[in-house]
Amino acid sequence: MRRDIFQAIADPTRRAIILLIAFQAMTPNAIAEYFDTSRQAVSKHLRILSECDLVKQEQSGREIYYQLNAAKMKEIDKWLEQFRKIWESRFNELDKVLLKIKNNTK
Amino acid sequence: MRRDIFQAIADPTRRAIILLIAFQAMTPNAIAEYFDTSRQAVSKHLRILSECDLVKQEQSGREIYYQLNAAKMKEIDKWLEQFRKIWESRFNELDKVLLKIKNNTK
DNA sequence: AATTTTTGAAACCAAATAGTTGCACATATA
DNA sequence: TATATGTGCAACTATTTGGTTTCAAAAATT
Repeated sequence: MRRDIFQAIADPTRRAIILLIAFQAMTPNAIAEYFDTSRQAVSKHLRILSECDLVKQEQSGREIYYQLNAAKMKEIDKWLEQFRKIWESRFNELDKVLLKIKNNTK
Repeated sequence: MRRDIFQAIADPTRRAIILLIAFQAMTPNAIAEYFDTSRQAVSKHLRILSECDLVKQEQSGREIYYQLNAAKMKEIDKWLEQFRKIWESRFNELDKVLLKIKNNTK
């Protein structure tokens, strides 16, 4: 059961959880109130997020506060980096122009 | 069968395909040579990438050239944007300090 | 015209996924 | 001490996923 960060953010509920606990630590119970699924389902999502180090936990008595580990999100940004130069330099448009020229001259 | 861009990049093979066709358009057959799966499996991946507009197709005779639609990748970047300020401002570290202060004073 | 090549789609299958319910355990409260 | 609360885990289930094999269609080649 390999977990990576891309698989973690694939699920829409998990993305919503990530956003919810980005700025403020929350308990599983509190998080579950925002969704129409069971607390246990949220707990499973938190486990998956924990497994790939996307959240931090802070125990306080019997409560556990979860918060996003924003630093980990940089990994997605890092992966995206290699494509950024393409969309920023408008490679796509240039590509179309070149293709058009090629078709006209043959 | 809802497809979104986050689900599309969740699969490691699809991420490899994306990278492969980022700078150069390729046919399904050519792409399949890079992986130890069948051409049909690659075809299915391309279909999924097409469904969420992550690739562009260019027919040339009986061959179809697939290339990454880099502009679409911006959507991931856009989603990441809301977290970037957290990891850049070192919110996490600040958070820990505040918590430590709180614990010391109580 | 017959054959080969390139491709997508359908049918099927094993594994993974996201949810549920039911439990056990630790901590707080009466 | 007895009870209530907050949590994670295991077992089960329906659905989705990613792969395969098989087939059909269109374009190129013989």
